[in-house]
Amino acid sequence: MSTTTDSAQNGRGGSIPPYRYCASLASQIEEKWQNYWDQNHTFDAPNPAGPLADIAKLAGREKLFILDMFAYPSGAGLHVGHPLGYIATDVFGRFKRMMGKNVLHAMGYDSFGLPAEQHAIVTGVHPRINTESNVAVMRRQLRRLGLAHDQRRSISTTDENYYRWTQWIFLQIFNSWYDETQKRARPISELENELASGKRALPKTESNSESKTESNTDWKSLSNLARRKIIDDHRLVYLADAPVNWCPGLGTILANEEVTTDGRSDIGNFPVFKRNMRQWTMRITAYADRLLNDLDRLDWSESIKLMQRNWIGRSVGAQVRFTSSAGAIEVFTTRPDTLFGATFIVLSPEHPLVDALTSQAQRQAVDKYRESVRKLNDSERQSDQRNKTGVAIGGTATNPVTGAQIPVWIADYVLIGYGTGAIMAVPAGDERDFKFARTYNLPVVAIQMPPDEWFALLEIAPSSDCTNWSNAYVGEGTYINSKNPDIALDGERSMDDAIRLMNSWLEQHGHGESAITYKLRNWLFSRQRYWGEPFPIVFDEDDMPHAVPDELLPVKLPELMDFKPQSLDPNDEITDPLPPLARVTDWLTVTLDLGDGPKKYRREVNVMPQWAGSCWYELRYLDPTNESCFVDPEVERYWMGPRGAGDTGGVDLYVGGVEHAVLHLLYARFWHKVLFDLGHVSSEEPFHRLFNQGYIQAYAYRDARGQIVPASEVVEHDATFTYQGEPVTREFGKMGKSLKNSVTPDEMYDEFGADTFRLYEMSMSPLDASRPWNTRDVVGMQRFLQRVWRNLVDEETNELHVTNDLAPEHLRRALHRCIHGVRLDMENLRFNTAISKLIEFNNALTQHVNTSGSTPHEIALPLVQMLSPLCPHLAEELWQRLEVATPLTYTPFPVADPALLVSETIEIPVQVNGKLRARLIVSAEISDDDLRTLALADAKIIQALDGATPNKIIIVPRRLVNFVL
RNA sequence: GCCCGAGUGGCGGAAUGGCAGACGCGACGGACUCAAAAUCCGUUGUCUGAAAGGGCGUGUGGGUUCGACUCCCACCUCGGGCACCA
Repeated sequence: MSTTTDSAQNGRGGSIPPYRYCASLASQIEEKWQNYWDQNHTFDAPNPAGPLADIAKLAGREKLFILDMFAYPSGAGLHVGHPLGYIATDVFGRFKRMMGKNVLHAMGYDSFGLPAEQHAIVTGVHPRINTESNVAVMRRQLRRLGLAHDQRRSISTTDENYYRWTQWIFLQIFNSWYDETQKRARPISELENELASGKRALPKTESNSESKTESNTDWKSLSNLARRKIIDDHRLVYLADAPVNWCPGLGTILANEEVTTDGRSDIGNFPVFKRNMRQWTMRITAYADRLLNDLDRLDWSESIKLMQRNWIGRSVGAQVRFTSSAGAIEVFTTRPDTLFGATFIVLSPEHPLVDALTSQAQRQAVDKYRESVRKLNDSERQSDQRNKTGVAIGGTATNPVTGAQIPVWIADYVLIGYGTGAIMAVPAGDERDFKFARTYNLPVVAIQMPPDEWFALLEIAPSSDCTNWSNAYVGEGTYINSKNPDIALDGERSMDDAIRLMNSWLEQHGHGESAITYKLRNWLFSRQRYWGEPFPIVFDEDDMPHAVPDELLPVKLPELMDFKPQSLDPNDEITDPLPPLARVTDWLTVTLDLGDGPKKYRREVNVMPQWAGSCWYELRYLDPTNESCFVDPEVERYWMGPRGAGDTGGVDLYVGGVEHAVLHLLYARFWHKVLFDLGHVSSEEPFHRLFNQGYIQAYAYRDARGQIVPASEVVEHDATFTYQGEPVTREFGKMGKSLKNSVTPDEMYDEFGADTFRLYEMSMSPLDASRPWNTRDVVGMQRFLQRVWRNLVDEETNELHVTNDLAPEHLRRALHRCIHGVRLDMENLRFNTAISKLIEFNNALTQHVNTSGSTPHEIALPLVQMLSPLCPHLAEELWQRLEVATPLTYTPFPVADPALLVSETIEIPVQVNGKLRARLIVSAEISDDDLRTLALADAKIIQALDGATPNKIIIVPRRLVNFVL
């Protein structure tokens, strides 16, 4: 690639000093040190046990595990936005090595999954070939960046040695159940023992409820198949017939988290339909409370915690039973205190009791309504612009507190997937119910008297008769119309109190009980695709699933020439999915001996979702070559174990984008907790500290027709922009192919070198802020490094001009102020301000070099050390030239001399009425009295006071004086 | 609609109760050069003034304080998340 920098050098060789720090010299230096680091295994981190153990090297050092979010090896390679977080963790890791820490930092590749597979389909190249070459491209780009990774620990999720353990963890989950009393996962064999011994009563499940005498049924009398069904119903991963998100455009089902709010696929933006299918499902809801509560123990930003809390969506309330001719209708409500105001019931149109409760007269209307609802997709149905619709089904139910017969309706605003799929409608206390009641003229009974201000605001006369109300009243209020012979809520009482009273009444009378509901659904875990981990599951002649024995893992993904999913119309919601693996006839069946002699089994043909591999990769970094277990327990305890009582343990710093707030971060926490419960890891959480980096955005340009033009060819002149001479308009967006505004790291390496590129990315803004990329600005960091180079190396002769002369006092003080500030900034990930302090100091040094012709050794050494986390190649090169024996990577970071941080004189601002009027240079030890005297004697202050006597004099010792008139 | 986060020069940003605009880009002026590039030196919030100086200034309006970019209240704008969740 030809660049302006290069051509300038080539064309006018004589005018540029031969040893100036330019892109080509930077590249030479960078490649030299990258090779050196590789050959010397500079960044290998020793383990306390297992294959990577090196106990001597651990000696005395505290551990630090830093982690970047996995990258998808996409075909386009990296653009400059991708490495932002990687550079930040690298700078932090290098800094911490110099602070004496044993730092583990590695990078792997999330090479299974939909993005890689979609890309393979587009290019027509087999995903294995495709992902392998993509990984190779990424490895090269990242290596050129000079990241201090332990190369031995790099893994890909598609490695057989890796997904063997992904399958093994799946089987751990398969072979577990959640014990609600102990609040943890336990091996399924323990459940079997407890059921067999009678220690645990048989659950009331559908599989054994047909025998009405359930209390008399015991384990021994059940058939093998019936036992198996009970057991399978308890597994943490199980097969279930459930409404799933079917995406014909991708030929697969998707998890709730992979579907956007407008009912389309996160990947590919295809329509998604709800339909029932039998699918592998992970019981993540069993962990809802722990996933929620343990957020409080994590060092994450509040906004991410909030997003997880909202996603889990815990609601506290009561489950209430309304009797009806078709049996009890279970209802979930957060406001049991409003039960007296429940004037009708609304079922979801899909509710199982609808048929039984529909009267002959309403049959036709009900069928018609259900049909119209079925045709709507989720986004249409959930649009709150629509008026509430519904239809009475003819049946009634009994309100347990009033004894009244209330009508039952169906309406699409009640969702089958939340709570019980049925609500008690309290129109006086709920806005949605109110609108529905008004639309269909259903009775509205007040159960709380709203305050007068409420009526005033709505401009209606205060009245407990709801006829004139224009809204529901939601909030605290005096209870009215809320008593029967057994229970009375009427009068002044708090909502909490009323809920408590009602809940205990419901429990006493068998009408219900307090209950908790979650928005979080169980995790749909199978994908009807090719490029994923095969399930280590086979089915017997009864269609019962069995685990493939551990010693037969991995179940390898068969090679397949035609890896494409069944091609379907994106709007075809009818056809059943046929996974590609179902076409591999010789792989489909297998003869195994699972304990009762060799038998033929049928393999599971779905594959795992993209998220499986990233649910535990941080654990494999710890012990990547271990053949006997997924991670040695001692190794896990060393790197991730809790640091004290109450600590969750986990990765010390995890840096990545906010887009994984609910997907990856929730799934990975769930798997980690299962592994913790089963005793495989000592940490309760995978990621103790999470830091969300910002994004790099970029300008994009459109011509007069509205077409995007290549941003790299747009010319700026006096704030106007032209492309091939034609004016274009500028906009702002994500860097990428569609906006033709990508800039690649390779361009930066060629034009400036990796060190300049690293420095620019770190200097742009604080790490958590999104920032616009501007190639034009990069030169500032190159100039900085050129000045550093020139301060130490003669550009004409390549000789070091560092001497043993003592540094002048002011320069030494500036150095120590810089050290002090940079240490603090690095510690707090404030690399942008650390860089500005280094530039400031180097500018001071430049002044000194300009007059004296050389840099004092006592300045050169710490300057190079401070630079080394940020621009390690340049620092290594200068360090070598300074002939220091200790390796730079492990040389302690400079420490500021406190004596040099306090100066003998200080500048004090003097204000009159809070406005700055003068500055005084005074002794640092000045007393308040002397300060006041000096300030009052200052000519500018005398002028500003204009003869007036201050009413008050504020003196902040050694900081400021303020005269108040 | 609800919940978060953010608004500072031409641009990216710094300052978290005490000198607003550090540092970088750009722009302008100068040195070097036949010239240009690169590099180096200087100026650069805005209005006013010949200058010294002065007025104004951190989205808007109010408040607390001797003193507010910083804390409190209300509003506006932008970005993000959730969205009939019972």
